[in-house]
Amino acid sequence: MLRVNKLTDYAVVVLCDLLRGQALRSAADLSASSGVPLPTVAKILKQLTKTDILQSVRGVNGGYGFARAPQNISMAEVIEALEGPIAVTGCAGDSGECCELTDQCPMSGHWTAVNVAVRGSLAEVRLIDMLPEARFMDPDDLSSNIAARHAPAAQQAQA
Amino acid sequence: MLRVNKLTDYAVVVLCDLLRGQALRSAADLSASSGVPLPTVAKILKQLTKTDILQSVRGVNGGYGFARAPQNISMAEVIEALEGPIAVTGCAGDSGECCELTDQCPMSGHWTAVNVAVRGSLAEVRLIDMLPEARFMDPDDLSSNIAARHAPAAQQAQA
DNA sequence: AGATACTGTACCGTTTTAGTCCTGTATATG
DNA sequence: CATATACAGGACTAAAACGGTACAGTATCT
Repeated sequence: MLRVNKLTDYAVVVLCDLLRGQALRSAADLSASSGVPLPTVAKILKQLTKTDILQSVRGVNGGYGFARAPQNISMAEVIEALEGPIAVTGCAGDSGECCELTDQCPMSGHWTAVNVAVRGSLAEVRLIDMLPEARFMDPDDLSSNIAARHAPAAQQAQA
Repeated sequence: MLRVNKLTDYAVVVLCDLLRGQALRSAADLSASSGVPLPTVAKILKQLTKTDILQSVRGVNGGYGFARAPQNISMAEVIEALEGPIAVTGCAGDSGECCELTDQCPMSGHWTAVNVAVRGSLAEVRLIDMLPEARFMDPDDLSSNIAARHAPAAQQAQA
């Protein structure tokens, strides 16, 4: 096990879908093309917008898009956006909450080594590594984040 | 999140306790000295015995001990013993079970990169790294697994 | 003004997890 | 040989986390 939430799993599916299409996609659109239920997609997108992975545009013709170049987004960021700080055990976590054995617990904080190791390895896996086709796509296409699309000077091939 | 079971957490506490004391300790003994409830300790020890991390000796004066030199036991092994194969998501896991979106799911098997990365980092963290004192302990003491203790020629200082 | 689409919160059913108990088996000791 | 000790294995129950849904609100374009 040591597994991520189902929500995180779906998030990667949705993000890869977003990676593939237009720069700005509505939640309903992403739900239809990814097969993930709309309420779930909405939940995921909202969560990802709180961090600097996605940006949202409200109103008619609004939607979600990458807040920055997707090549620079790591799996560690995605997982942390959905599940909070990567802490393998509560003891070593952010919150001071420790198990009830604090007195005798000889390893308070020693899970840190594990956390650092895991987080480090996740930081090296990029989001686009999850999408096989992306490796062969035009770099210009991949960098289609909101900023690039909305910039006046940007050449908008498919927008 | 991305957290391990509480059971795995306790397992490390118990294992470190075992690392510190006699080569052969009963479940009740380990429960008393670690503070973890006996039924839980028993569950953990039984699980760890199924792999080649611990060995058990039945009957009076029986108990549990390391099946091999604890220096060579990695956190990846401990976690896998308690939680099964390290698979961050079901899709990439061992069992063929995939999500319901198999048709459209473009990333069947691409979590593998994540799994490999995480497992690799966990394999490099050793169990004794979790126990600060262990680094300063006599290597002979640390290698006190059952085989060494029960070997006729072995000098048994504290057994 | 109205339609579209994101925002935030609160709720409930399901699933997973933690913890406990019971019966069985093996071994050392008196 | 009988008994006490200690592990083996499985089943069961209560609690917590998670996934999914719904609803009321806000912003923006046409």
